[in-house]
Amino acid sequence: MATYRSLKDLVYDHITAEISSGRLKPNVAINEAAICADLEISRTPVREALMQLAHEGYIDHIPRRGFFTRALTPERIRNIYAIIGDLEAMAAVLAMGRPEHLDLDKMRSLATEIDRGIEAHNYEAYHSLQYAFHDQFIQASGNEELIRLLANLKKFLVQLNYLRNTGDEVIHPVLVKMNHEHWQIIRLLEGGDREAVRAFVRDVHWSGDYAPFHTFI
Amino acid sequence: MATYRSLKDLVYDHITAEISSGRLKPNVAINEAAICADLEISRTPVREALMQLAHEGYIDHIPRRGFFTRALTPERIRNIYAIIGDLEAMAAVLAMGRPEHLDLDKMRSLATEIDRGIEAHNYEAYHSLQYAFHDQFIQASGNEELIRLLANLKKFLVQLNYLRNTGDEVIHPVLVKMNHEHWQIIRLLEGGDREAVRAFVRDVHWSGDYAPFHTFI
DNA sequence: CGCTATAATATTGTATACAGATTGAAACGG
DNA sequence: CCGTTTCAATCTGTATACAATATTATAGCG
Repeated sequence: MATYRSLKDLVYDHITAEISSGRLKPNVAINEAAICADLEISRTPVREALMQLAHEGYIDHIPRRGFFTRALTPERIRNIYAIIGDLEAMAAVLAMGRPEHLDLDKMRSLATEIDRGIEAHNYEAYHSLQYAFHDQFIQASGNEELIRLLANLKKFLVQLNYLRNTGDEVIHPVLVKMNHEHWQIIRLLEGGDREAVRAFVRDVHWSGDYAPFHTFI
Repeated sequence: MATYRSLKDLVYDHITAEISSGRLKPNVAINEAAICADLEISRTPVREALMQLAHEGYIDHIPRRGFFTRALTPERIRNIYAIIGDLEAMAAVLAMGRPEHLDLDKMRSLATEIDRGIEAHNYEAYHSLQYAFHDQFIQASGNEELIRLLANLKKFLVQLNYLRNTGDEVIHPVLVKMNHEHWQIIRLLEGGDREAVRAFVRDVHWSGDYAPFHTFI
């Protein structure tokens, strides 16, 4: 089965949760021994997870000094958004060149399902549906390296979900607007104008203006 | 000093060298114990390096099965080129919005130095000069995440250097053409047309047509 | 009282040890 | 002869041990 999880993976999730929940404050030393005691495991898998997190940019690693949490500042969030927007735009354009792999009907049904959830003010499934929507054209791009890269970049942001318990009156109109953009993406993909698709995905959908909400993706 | 290197780093270089030199064939299991014996160190740093390589995509990691070399197929090279081209184009556009950080004079002097090396058929410094040239506008972009990402992506390709001992009569005209493009990039940056810069960097300079040579970057 | 030097403590990087999983080969049955 | 089962050898994932380095606390001195 593919459901084997090593202790490293467990630690990985534990630490990202500690960081995104705010229990681990930014710019502070991470104590390996504390995590070991916490999870009742040895240092080996803890260090493996820390090194992976450091390599991904979640935390810093200073040789012979240890691991330190990093602040996910608004600037870094904007930076990552800009990169994701650029690469998703690229993926969308590539997907247009492989129409046999691009399932617009599937995208329409996903957008419809998202609409239903929004109308019912039920945002439970929003995250995974939105991810699936974007994944349609990302997978269709056929660029395996791009697919992997986008998945890694998005890991940074998803965590924020749990932080923002904004009121429904704020969230709802944002989600409505976003799914309108999803429909617009479908129309543009149908239209066949590559630069229009690129510009819209990059500069509109991932504009970053509502980055704090976009973290739902 | 910043010149501390852990054993992990040593192993990292050792394995990438083994792969790029062809001593480690593609799609074959990597024997941890062999590397330990080879370098006369323990498994801990070896595994650290292997996990980092796996995370970067150089090699595969199958839980409880081990690490396996991957083929850097022409398709993967093209994929990575397309991504680098897209992101460098983005960096160049961002740099145009921060003229105070973009040192065109430095870029001109680097391009001049590259020209000199090409004229003398001396390609020793070509790699680092070219890297420095691109790094001018990448750094000027101000997007730290983008800077890190591009550095990681380029690590994939630089290794190929040592593989290709193509004859001078093939290499020389390619390098000439490439540095012409560098000058063109400078002119376009001066011109101020962002979309022209983006399209040129992405679709011309990183077209991938001469990807096998572009690995000099 | 503040600063430097030195000793005690904590932490990192690496080595070694061990249990469980995987692989491969021999033994067995159809 | 081919497929299955069993068992030994190998390898991975994790735990523990230890030496080198960094940090903190203490003592000495101006």
